[in-house]
Amino acid sequence: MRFTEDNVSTQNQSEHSTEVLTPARRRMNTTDRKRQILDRAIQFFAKYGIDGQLRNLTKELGVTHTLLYHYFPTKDALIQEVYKEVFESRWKPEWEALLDDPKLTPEEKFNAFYLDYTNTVLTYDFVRILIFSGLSDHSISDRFFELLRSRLIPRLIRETRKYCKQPTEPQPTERELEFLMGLHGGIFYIGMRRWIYGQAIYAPSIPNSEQEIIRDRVQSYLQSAKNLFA
Amino acid sequence: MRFTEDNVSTQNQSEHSTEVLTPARRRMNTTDRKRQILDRAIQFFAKYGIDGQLRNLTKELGVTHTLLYHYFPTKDALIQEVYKEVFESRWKPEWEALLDDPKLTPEEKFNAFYLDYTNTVLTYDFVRILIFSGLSDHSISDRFFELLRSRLIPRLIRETRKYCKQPTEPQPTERELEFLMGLHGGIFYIGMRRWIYGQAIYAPSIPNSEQEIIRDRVQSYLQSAKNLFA
DNA sequence: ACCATTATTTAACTTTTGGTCAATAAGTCC
DNA sequence: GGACTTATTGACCAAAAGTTAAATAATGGT
Repeated sequence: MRFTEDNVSTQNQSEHSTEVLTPARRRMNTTDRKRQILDRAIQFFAKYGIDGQLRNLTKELGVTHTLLYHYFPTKDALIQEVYKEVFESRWKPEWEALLDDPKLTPEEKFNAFYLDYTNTVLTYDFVRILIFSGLSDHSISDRFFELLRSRLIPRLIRETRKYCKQPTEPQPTERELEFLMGLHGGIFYIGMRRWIYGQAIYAPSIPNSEQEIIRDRVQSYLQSAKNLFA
Repeated sequence: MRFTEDNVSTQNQSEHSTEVLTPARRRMNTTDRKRQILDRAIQFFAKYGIDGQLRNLTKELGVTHTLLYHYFPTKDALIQEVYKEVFESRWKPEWEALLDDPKLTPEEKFNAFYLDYTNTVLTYDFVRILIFSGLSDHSISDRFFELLRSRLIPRLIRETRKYCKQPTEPQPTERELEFLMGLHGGIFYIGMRRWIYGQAIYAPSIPNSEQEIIRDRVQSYLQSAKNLFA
């Protein structure tokens, strides 16, 4: 007996797949299916949290929930892969190169970095999964912030000092770090409002508003740093 | 306080067959017990999220989970009371009076307000429950931000303009609002780092560090507002 | 066209968990 | 001490949700 899974609606089979979705029980090759499950799981867990139920997840995919166990040994293993995927796919090594680029001024670096950071990191999936992780086991949030702390913050501090015409001392002071976290947190809060609290950003009507918002804040940060630390 | 809430005895020692002991089954009067349950539920749901299990919650209290149903009709009702309690106990009407005080300068108001806001709102229970709510049904986060939007933000904008020696126009511009949200979000991020990501704040060794952190940021905000908007 | 492989489903098991209810006993009042 | 109220418990239920194993059928190779 073949049912016609009418879960047509569930999915815009975005896959390249040429076949018109027809009968039941289409077989996908392992890698494609696994990819598909993982992608959907990211959206799913971002929306419902890691307590979301597998049966609901697979319903969105148009398969039975037991199929998951063909690709992942356990729910927790799936979640760990979701974490890993989200985490690794969003961190851009280019950021470090950007911040090291000798042809850019500190202000240009800050603006370019935070604009790209906003577009890359402050997405629905990433912000929510990062926070779900932070609320429970910290499994990505710790790794993410470790990268932030070791790769980005030292560079941002260095550029701040350069802007302030200050010597690049060995260690950043706590005051400097905390002041930088003010900027950083203010920007992350954009994602919070949008994806956690469901608020629209305050400047929806202005074109390129994101860019201008960041520019204002970066300029404020650098200028004030000069006043505070120079 | 007639009864000590120390219920450790009820748990571990019940197995020790030495003597009868187990003061088992102490009765509390309704209001005290309800208060006790609610207080514990706040901590509990803040820690584990609203998916935390009632049996675990009541185990912490040293009672069976069915006792909950003597005080709350359903789990959801309990959660709603937790929300209400947390929400209503943290919002301070005095903030509005503070920001309206004619004897204070804008800078003093910002500093005093955000220092108190930090100590009142940026607590473990509140931050986490606010975010749990935001991630799921928005039931407190919406209410909380509505208060913020209607009661506080207009006053903060007004004080910003006063500081900038600008006329108090009818409507704040989106740019002004967004710039203020930069400050606000940066401060909220202190609570995020602390209670969601489990990070220590960057300035733990400095006494009154919180106050100084806020002072730096407020001064930066106001000074930059003058540059941007005046 | 057949066969072997394996993606997928069906059925079933187990544990968890919110919830009900009758029975028990701690406190109070006389 | 006895009766009465009711806070508290223990046994139990049903649905939810993770997991397993066997049966089914789509696909590719020959």
